[in-house]
Amino acid sequence: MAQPSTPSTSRTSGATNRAAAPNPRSRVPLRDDDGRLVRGRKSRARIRAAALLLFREKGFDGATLRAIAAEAGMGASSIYRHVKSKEELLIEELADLQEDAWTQFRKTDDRTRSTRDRVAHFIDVQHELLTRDRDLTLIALRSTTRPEARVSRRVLTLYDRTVGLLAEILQMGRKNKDLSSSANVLQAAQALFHITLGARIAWSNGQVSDAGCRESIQAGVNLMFDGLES
Amino acid sequence: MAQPSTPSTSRTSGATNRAAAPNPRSRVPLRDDDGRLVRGRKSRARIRAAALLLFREKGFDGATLRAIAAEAGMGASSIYRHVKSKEELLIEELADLQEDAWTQFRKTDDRTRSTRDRVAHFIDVQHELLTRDRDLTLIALRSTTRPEARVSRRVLTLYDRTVGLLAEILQMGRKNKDLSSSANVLQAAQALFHITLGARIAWSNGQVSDAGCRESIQAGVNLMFDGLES
DNA sequence: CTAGATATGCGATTCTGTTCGCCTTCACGA
DNA sequence: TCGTGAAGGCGAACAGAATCGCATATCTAG
Repeated sequence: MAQPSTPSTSRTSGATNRAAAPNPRSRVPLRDDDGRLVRGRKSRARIRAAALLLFREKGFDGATLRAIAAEAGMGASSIYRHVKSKEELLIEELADLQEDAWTQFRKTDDRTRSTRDRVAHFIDVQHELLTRDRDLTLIALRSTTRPEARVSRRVLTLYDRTVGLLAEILQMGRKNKDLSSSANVLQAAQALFHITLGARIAWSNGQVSDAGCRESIQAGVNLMFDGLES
Repeated sequence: MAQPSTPSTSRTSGATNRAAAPNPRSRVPLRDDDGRLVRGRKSRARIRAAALLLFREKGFDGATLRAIAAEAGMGASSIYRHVKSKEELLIEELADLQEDAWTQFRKTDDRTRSTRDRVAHFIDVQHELLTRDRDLTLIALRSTTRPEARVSRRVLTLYDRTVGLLAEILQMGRKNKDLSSSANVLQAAQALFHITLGARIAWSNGQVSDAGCRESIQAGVNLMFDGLES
């Protein structure tokens, strides 16, 4: 399930047209953007910048909401006019990074290479970006463990899209007879994704080094292609 | 910092002999158990029972520490004499369940069967127990995302042991020429574990049904053995 | 028995994310 | 020009986990 149709309308879109759903509050906007939202957008940008700064400086849990608010030049409660929870602040960064990763993959992808190489490359690009900040992996994960669902849904959607892209690559490989025709590409994509996710969990906890994480992922990919029995 | 020498000596030990490190506080016990700890153990048992009850009744987040304390017949702050955090209460359950799963696997394991079957069986037993309670998976996961490390370490240790047991099975299979001799059993075990973990994350979030989760895991295991290319 | 050490317990307090009620600003339509 | 309604902001307040300081109970050593 989970229709991946809506590609999250990435916040990075130019501020031109009357956005379909420009406000983050649950209230349904009864009117289109009449210009007042400019101020709001500025605040939102300030909040995001402040959050990013403090997250990097003190980590997610170390960065108090009150501190973030102070840095952004407003009261703590005001933040909730723009964001539904503290975690959402980090999730926005995650979403952007993911978007970047996908874009960069598309730019550097070489379809003439083997499916295995393409998959490895895809995972590599993603890994590169997502492991820039330890907290990112950690909080993304943590947010999937919240019952509130509103934030976790967002992360899970990102996961879904990643799996989808992986599946696309695999599907192409199957067409090219690069893979066994009996392979279920979606399940394989999920497995691959879970392998990378698990490795990153270990990494973000300091269980393994960056190199170890990468190696673990590569080994997993290779195992996935070769199989344990062959 | 923090002498990790005391390996927590699993609470499940019979109350007979003077335990080496029977108390969970960070203070190093200067004296052996002189009997006073019996009262303490009783309190601890009451707390655990209360926690278990309320977790099942209201879920992890729904069960207030004060409520747990009340149920256990003490003040909220007193709980911290026995436990370092609320999460630890759930982790104890997880540890016990894991222990159960491993024991049960050992009892029902049949070494004459194929490695693939044994692995599937191992994962199945574990899955059966761990998916009894949604919160368990969720909170175990969440606790690995805490910077405090003291709780997360515990969960990660459980994970490590699971991987270790899987690796043992695989190692045996490799000896029996059941698996390719070039296979790195530890990496394979990790990959397998991550696949199950990822599937359970999806399940605990309601992304997939119980059946879907199980199917996803089985597919992952089979893929792992067969390989995508063969 | 006394002194000391240790384990257990409690109420008050702190810290933090989040909510609430109220106010200001501002675009729009009559 | 005024009323309306929404966006944005604020300080107070709330809830829940965790901490602190102090009190009590239980044992050992002398």
